[in-house]
Amino acid sequence: MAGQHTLAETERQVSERLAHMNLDFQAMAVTSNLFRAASAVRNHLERTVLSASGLSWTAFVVLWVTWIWEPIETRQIADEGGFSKATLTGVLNTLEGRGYLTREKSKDDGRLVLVSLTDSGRKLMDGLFPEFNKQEQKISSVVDEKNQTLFADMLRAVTAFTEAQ
Amino acid sequence: MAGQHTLAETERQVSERLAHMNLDFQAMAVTSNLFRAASAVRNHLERTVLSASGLSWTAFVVLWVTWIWEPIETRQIADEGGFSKATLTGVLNTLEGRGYLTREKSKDDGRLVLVSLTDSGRKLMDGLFPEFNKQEQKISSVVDEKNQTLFADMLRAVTAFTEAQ
DNA sequence: TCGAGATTGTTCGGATGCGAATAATCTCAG
DNA sequence: CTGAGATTATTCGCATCCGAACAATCTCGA
Repeated sequence: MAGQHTLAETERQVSERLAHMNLDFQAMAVTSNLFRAASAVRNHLERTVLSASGLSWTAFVVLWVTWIWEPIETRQIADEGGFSKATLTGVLNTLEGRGYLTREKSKDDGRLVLVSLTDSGRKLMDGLFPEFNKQEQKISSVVDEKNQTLFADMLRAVTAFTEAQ
Repeated sequence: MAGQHTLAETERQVSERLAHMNLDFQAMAVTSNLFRAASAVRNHLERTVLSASGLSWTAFVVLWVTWIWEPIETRQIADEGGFSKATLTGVLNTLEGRGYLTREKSKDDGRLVLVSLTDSGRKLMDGLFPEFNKQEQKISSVVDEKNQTLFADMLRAVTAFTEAQ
């Protein structure tokens, strides 16, 4: 709920406070709203969908990526999820401890570890993801149907460019 | 950087794997690309701009919000930054310990704490933010100049709607 | 005036989160 | 065949992160 200041008020204060600095305010609005949006959506989904299952955002991402690609190498989970291998190790410990997934050494390459969902983990995602998607749909609906593709395309472009840097 | 799978490959695998579930894939693309973009941009800015000063993303956000609004109440910092009060307390301890800001009890309301930058903190932001904004500009430039406003508007709409839920 | 209820920042416990160091494993030129 | 270099998951230390419980402070109706 953006506290006492609306988004517009904040941006006005910013341009007033930094008027002398010759900055690109357009670019500033793009990135800062990108983070506000991501953070707001994440918090909302955590509260409305994930908290009931005791899942953190990252834990859910790990389960989701595994659900889509299993069996999957851990390095790829970290890659798809956008966090470090070190972080992943901890989250995998948590999720393995709760019985949602299993780790297994690769036969082809002894350095790799393959992750798969357990029946319990698969059942969890089968029940959870439709709920999750309903919220995604609600949120996306604030953008015109015909603009949603453009919206996703712009986000994809930002990702691709930034990761290539 | 997106690992072995391109964004397109990932989305194809997703729709194949979940084809039977009657989901809104358009909405899924919007939110998942929102997080990918935010995560990619954040990681990039941390590496290219923030790491040299030993600042975490959150620490930078705290300094930035304080820079714009000082003196500012802690609850507002947490609100603008999108994290909890508990998190903020820890980050404020870190930044206060490094001499970038100060805490001061409000005279009007004994429950409140007001945060201001020190000269050192202000100097840090004066030097850091133009650098930060240059990167923002680079990243935003992947979207057509004329579409940037629309882009920011859509992100704002997502934020406003989600926080109102 | 006063006290029940609301609000605020901190503390606490536990789960992320990361960079750097490490051990295990693989690759491939010589 | 072999060993130097590359790659991988884990470990380590430390800094976020959060929800819940807490103490201090404020509000406002009776």
